[in-house]
Amino acid sequence: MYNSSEPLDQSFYNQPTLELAQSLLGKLLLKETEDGIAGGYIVETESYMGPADRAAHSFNNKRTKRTEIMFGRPGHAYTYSMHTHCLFNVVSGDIDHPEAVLIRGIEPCTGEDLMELRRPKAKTKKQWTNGPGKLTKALGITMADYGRKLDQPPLWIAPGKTVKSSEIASGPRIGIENSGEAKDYPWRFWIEGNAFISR
DNA sequence: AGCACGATAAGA
DNA sequence: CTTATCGTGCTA
Repeated sequence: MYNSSEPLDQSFYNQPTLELAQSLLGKLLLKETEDGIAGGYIVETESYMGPADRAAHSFNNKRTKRTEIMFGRPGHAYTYSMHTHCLFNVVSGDIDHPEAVLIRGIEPCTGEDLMELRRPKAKTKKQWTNGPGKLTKALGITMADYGRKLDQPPLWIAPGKTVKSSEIASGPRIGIENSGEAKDYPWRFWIEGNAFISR
C-alpha cells in the first residue's frame, strides 16, 4: 500500500493526450489536507485536445487566466469552477500544446472516512465519487490546487493498479452537446463494469 | 422531466 | 449587464 502511494515521475506525463487519458485509468489520485489523506483509483477520464477541439476551454488557442496552466508543461493540475463545483483536470501536451484530461470518476481507496464526511448528501458509497464534481469534493480538491505539480503532496498521482487494455472502454464525452461534431469523438475512457463511472 | 446554484469568461 | 458553461441535488 505504501509503495503504491509514491508519486509518479514527471516523465509519465510525456505521452500523447489520448494515451495519457487511458494510462491514467487505475492510477491512484491522492489529496492531503490537515484532516488527513484521501485517495482513489481513477476509473473514468476524458481527453480535451486543445486548439482543434471545440469542447476544450483552450479551443482556438484561447488563452486566459483560467486556461493559462494548460499552455505550460504537462503534469500539473488544471482546476476550474463551474456553477457551485470544482472540476479537476491533468494538464497534458508539451509547452504551447494546451491539452488536458478531465478526471470524471474514482474508486475510493484510502481515507474513506473523510470522503463520507465530505459527501453528506450522498445516499450510497458510489455517489461519493462517481462524477467530476463529486470526487473533488470527496478528496478536498479546490481552486486552491490550481497549477499544482502532481508529483508531490498535497496533490499527487501514484501507480495504483494495472489496467489491461482489454478492460478499457471508450465513447463520446459528456456535457458538450453544443460543440459541433466534436461531441461525437470517442475521447471518453473508462474501466468496463466499474461501479464508479459517472453514467 | 425541470430548475436553482454561482465562478469564470465573453459579448452587448 | 446578460448569457453560457466539461455538474449536482432538489422538487415532482
